[in-house]
Amino acid sequence: MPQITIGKLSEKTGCHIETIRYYERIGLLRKPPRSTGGHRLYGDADIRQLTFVRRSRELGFTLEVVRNLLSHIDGGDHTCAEIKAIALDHLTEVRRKLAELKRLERGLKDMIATCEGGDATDCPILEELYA
Amino acid sequence: MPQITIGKLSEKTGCHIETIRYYERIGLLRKPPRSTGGHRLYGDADIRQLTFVRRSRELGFTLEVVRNLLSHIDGGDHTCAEIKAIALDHLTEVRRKLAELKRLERGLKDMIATCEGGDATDCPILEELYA
DNA sequence: GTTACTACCTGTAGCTACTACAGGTTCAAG
DNA sequence: CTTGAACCTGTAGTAGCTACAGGTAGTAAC
Repeated sequence: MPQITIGKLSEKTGCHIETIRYYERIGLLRKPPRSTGGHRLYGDADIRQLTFVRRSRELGFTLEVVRNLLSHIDGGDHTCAEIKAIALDHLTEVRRKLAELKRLERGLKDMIATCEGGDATDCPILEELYA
Repeated sequence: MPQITIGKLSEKTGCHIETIRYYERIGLLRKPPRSTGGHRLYGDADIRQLTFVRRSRELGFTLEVVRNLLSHIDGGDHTCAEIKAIALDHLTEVRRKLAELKRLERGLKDMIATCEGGDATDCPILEELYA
């Protein structure tokens, strides 16, 4: 069973070393065994778990939700339906943010359209921000 | 010249009292004069300035950019073109975030589509997160 | 004048998810 | 045996607030 150091784990998962230690501190990764000198030593299960965390983060899941997912998995008592529900909740949240951001984009675009640029000091953009 | 307390300013601008004090602390609002007892007293110019900050925040400008806008205005040396450029930069940033969020939404949607729910414990969503 | 109540005050700590040090130790190669 | 990279711990910083704790000011009624 091959053991790798934190640097290799970082390479393999694309996760910064500091982030790995952070995840350990907050309990998302187990405390790994150490070399005699105190260096962390990881195995395949750790690579797998960290990959899970990272992929989840890339999809925008919060660490709280990742923790929740992991505890479902660890418990072994999860069903597909439960996992799917968590993912759907998150999708809803992402769509809410999307809508908010689109609203914001429109607002900005409209505001900018009122301004022709140039050297004037009374700018319609500023007017609108003061309103 | 009417003077209002922080509570009234909060009502008029929709900004929490704590946030107003926070803005003062970081220098986005001037330190207002005080009553004999030490309560903050605001005038029309303060309402105007805080409204500006709040509207800018609603449009997603960072406090750093708001600070920048305010210093342009204070300096009196701003042109329409400069202000517009700042707004356009921000619009670009908003669009970048939109694209990112859309990418994320698609990823989630596709992942969720692979799962039929049900009572199984080997969930394709989890499989994908481990990959 | 006193009581009661709200509004205000300061200062500090907490939130998310990391990131960036400083100042030291261990490991591997030559 | 020495060098240099990789690792260690612990703490503080980032954005933009928010939430206390523990106290004071203002005001209205009695």
